[in-house]
Amino acid sequence: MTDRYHHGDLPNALRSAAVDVITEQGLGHFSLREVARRAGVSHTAPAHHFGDVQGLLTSLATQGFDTLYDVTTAAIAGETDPAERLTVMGQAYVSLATEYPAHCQVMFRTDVVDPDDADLSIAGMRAYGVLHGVVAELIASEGLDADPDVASELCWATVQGLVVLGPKLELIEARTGRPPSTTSDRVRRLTDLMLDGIRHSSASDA
Amino acid sequence: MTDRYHHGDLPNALRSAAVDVITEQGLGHFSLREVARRAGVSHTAPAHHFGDVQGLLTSLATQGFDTLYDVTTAAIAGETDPAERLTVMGQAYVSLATEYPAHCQVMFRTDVVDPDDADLSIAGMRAYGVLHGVVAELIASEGLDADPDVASELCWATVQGLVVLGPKLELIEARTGRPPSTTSDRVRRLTDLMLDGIRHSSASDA
DNA sequence: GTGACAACTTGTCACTGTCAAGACCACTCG
DNA sequence: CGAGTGGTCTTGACAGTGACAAGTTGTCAC
Repeated sequence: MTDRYHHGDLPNALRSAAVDVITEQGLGHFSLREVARRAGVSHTAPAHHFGDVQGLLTSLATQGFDTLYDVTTAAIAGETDPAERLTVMGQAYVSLATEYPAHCQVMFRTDVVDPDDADLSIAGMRAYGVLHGVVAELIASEGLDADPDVASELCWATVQGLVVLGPKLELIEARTGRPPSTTSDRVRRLTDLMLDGIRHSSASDA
Repeated sequence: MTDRYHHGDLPNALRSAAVDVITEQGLGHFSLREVARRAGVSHTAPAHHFGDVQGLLTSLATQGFDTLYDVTTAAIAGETDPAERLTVMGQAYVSLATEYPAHCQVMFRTDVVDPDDADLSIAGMRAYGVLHGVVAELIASEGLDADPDVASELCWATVQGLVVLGPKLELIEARTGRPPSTTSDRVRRLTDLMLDGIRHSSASDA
């Protein structure tokens, strides 16, 4: 690879190197030159494929949403009970924080990612579609009154909040002398409470 | 001010300039030299007060949690109904995203902020204490079975998720042809659904 | 073989954060 | 009042950064 002029698969090598750099050093210490070094090319080679830093990070964010789609789709494929599908989908969502920390750091960062990128928008909507589908199916299968859009927003906000707050909640747990939770248990407890709300929704479908 | 050697209130001038820079350009384009320029001092002057970039951003994050404590405390001070206190507290929390965008961008960024900073930890726990207090009071006043810790986690995750997802939810709303929501209405809908869950919790206090 | 284009390198520049040394200022104490 | 001390700031320097422009290499179609 180092004795050929053309890399052969540079876009993917750069994305992979970017994931490693962000995972190890955090997004705040990201460096395009370090990524290029790890991919074994000159520091301006990424410009051809991604334009600038924003282009590369936007590509990573898109990959993040695609991954989210994949893991949530896979999680619910093994379940038939609608309530359990909601829980395993939530667990898959929150598992991104530990399994794909680099993508997680990038996905909602409108300060470094182009929010108007077409591929990114499509990937985001698609991922949201899984969540909305699971929620809507639950409501339909149990003949519930809750608004699927509102319930989906609650679910999404909750799991996304858990992605951000994970370490903080563990700290609070330790500080207040409670037994440590696994992420899965925490997600299950919260989706159970959400399910309670959705099943007993007092709102009309106005 | 520019004709005296000593600035007189440099730490606050730097924090204020940092807020402006982050608000205008996003955290991803933060520059310590730009902050120093705006404060009218040399580019290394901030080092004496904050050490390095991490120190300044950590100070901002701490300020963010203190502000969160202030706005949530103020919001609930005008309410006596426990359920309404939860909603207005949620609205106050989410309003940080528009009223204090710079602080919001910094508060949970463990890649650029020192998560072990003592002042930051204290401020974070204190802000969480407001939320937990409101939830616990609600549960006690209505004689509910829900676990206050679990319910607090749900509330916190939800409002924090809304802070991150705000623009995305507006986009989805527009894409699916639904009428636009104000943030306050959205928060109210979600806290209503959470309240439904808390009031009908199927979990025991194990 | 030639021309066009994609993919990459090299050279350069302004800007960045940090380090170290120096300068300025305010206060205390003899 | 003057010296000493310590806090506060400036200056100078350096390695590293992203982006721009020009140049080089390689592949493919004709």
